[in-house]
Amino acid sequence: MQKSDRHLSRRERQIMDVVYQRGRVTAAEVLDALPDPPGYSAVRALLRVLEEKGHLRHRRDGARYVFLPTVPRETARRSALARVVRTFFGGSTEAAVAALIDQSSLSDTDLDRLRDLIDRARQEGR
Amino acid sequence: MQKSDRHLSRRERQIMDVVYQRGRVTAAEVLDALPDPPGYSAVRALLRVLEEKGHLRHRRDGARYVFLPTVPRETARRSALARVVRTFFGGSTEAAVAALIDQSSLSDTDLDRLRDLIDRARQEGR
DNA sequence: CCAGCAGTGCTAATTTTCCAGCATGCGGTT
DNA sequence: AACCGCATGCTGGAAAATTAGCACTGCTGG
Repeated sequence: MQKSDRHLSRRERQIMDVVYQRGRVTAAEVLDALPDPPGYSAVRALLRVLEEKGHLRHRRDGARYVFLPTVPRETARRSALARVVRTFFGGSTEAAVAALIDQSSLSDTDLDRLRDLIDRARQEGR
Repeated sequence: MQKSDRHLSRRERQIMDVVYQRGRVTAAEVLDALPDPPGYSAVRALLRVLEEKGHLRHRRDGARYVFLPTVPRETARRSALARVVRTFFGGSTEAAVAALIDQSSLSDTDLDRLRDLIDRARQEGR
């Protein structure tokens, strides 16, 4: 699974990013979400390839296709986070969390919620 | 800058991952850290390309080169996190932190430290 | 000093990626 | 039912990526 991730080409990765950002996409949506957008046919070709490789599946919606990821967003999230933690934080989740909190401007209520979350994690942990 | 990130090819990305994981690398190190490793010359060629594109620079160390990222780890971290948050968490840092805490087994002391961190963020925030 | 190993620069060719154009099919609207 | 618009499938080929091979240079130990 993650092996095929590594195998994604530049465009394929860009497209998968769009897919996970939106949840589901049509060819047209991908087209205008793409940086340095190619032609319409190019996008469709890529989508087909991604489907062949097993990263996407599609449903019919009227005349057009709507593409969905085969790997659920939830799972992809985990891998993505794990990868970042491993690559940039030497595997330390704590450091990653710290960086996240540090670099983002969270409101007090957000911070409160996080605190609750941590408290709950402590509870469950023991 | 982040635009050139998007332009990284598959191998180039793999190599940059290794670079950021290790901090600094030699061609040999990259070679055995790489999945589906190519030949030695291929690695050196890629390293040279990455240097031309401005992602790496090198120092001489005895007979061999040691490659370093031009963009400091710290900065790359931020972009990487920001990208994940945007792509998989709809831009919600809070959700990302929650997922991180949730999916990793942090010790009580780790959680305590995070709590402190949050408290400090609150202080500074106001 | 000089042989041998290790590392580098470069080139050329294979492989993969990437894309546009054309032919076709579905759907709804009159 | 016939037309029009939009979406798809596919094919051919340009462009980029990826790789191996070869020639050269710098260290290092005997």
